[in-house]
Amino acid sequence: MKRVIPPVKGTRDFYPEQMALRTWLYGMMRQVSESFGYQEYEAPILESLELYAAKSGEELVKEQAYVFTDRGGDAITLRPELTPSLARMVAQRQKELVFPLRWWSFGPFWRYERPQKGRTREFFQWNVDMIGVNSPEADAEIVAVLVSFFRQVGLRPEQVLVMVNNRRLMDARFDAFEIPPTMRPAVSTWIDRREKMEPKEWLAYGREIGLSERQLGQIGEMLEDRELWRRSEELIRFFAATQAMGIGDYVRFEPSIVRGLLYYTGTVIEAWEVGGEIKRAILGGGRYDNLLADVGGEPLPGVGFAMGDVVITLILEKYGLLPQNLNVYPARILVTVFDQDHLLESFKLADELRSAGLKVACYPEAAKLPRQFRYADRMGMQAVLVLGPDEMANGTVTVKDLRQGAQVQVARREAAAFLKEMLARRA
RNA sequence: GUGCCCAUAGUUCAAUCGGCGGAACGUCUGACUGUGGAUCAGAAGGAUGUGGGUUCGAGCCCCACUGGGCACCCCA
Repeated sequence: MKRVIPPVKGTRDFYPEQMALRTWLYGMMRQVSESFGYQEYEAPILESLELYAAKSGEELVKEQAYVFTDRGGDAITLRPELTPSLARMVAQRQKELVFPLRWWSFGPFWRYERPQKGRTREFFQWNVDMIGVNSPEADAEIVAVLVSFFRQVGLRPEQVLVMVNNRRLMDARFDAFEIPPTMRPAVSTWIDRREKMEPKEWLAYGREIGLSERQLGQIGEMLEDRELWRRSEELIRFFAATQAMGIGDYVRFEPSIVRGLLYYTGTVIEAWEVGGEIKRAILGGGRYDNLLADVGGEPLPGVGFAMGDVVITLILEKYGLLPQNLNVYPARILVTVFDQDHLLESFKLADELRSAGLKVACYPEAAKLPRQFRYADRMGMQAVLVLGPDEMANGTVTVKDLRQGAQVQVARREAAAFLKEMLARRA
């Protein structure tokens, strides 16, 4: 065979089977989002580099974003995340939008990375955000939306958990430990690294970034403190709200959650698989109270999260929660073409059935009947219709039920009703 | 961007020490001239990812590239 041009590295082809799965996921997200009153929106795939330059984090913009110069000489980015676009869209219509604003979206994103398990270069992401309120209860609602999704797809708290921390709480502790603001990004990275390193190594790394022995001890102790959240008024209210909303069993305080994005200001969240087999965050999010002002709007607080399709699919697969019988073949009925002389009459019959509201495929040429029946079988059809000389002579069509193997002749004008009843019986 | 592993028919995989590339499934044809699946018979299908090197001889050994997998980095 000649060489087929391969797909771009890190992209995935969605054949009908995969597309059905993506559509299913999308449907779950829509159902959950709308149940909380969120409105769907979409932003452009292309954004100016400037939009991300300020706040998305060095690594994300400088090393992972797809950036190119367009024919007009502008620096354009394939969006690596949605939140800056959302901030821009809200800032543009800030005076006329109704707040608090609840919006959700599902679409493609790009990051230039080495593809591996749970990570591709092109991926789809579900974004849910509430803008215009800065209460901890709003943070809790955002978490309730994603927990509602977990429940909807059948994930239990023994399988996935939402880890919660708060940047202001951490800043207060860093103040108390006399860690200067300039050191904090490095300290955050260091904290994030703890689970992955040997304790000795980790401490050595801490000294390397300039922490004193006293500070090392204080931070180590802080990370063990499961009650630390009681020092944060915001987290006290947050956890009270999650209890009230009945999602407490999915939510844990976790002081080592820091998140890489620079624009988070308060509560931050990440969801992880409990078994620890899939070592990748299922989703991430948090409160960003300065982002609107940063893209040129009036100050307005926001909170939200993003979940990628790749990791959640791995999780669902691991726990056997992917749907099994997705509808890959829409039509359940095939109209065969008896021979060249009956071709147009078959097309006409198919049209009559569609007008009656049925999903019908017609074989597109005169071929041997066995071939047409085999086609119907492989396309998962339930009924095959034959319109030959006998049927034409007495105004009938022959309907064969592929599941049962039996066939009958019915009056052509009653065919649609007959088929509807047959399909309903099977459903 | 760094490291390790992998690449043979449409698919999943064989091929002994470096010695004429095979099987299963799938596909196509027929058994069946107005009927799918099951069964049986037959057929087609490959410059062994690309480019170089070693050798009398390379699917097999060496190098580079491309793609894939895994880990790091980072993150959805």
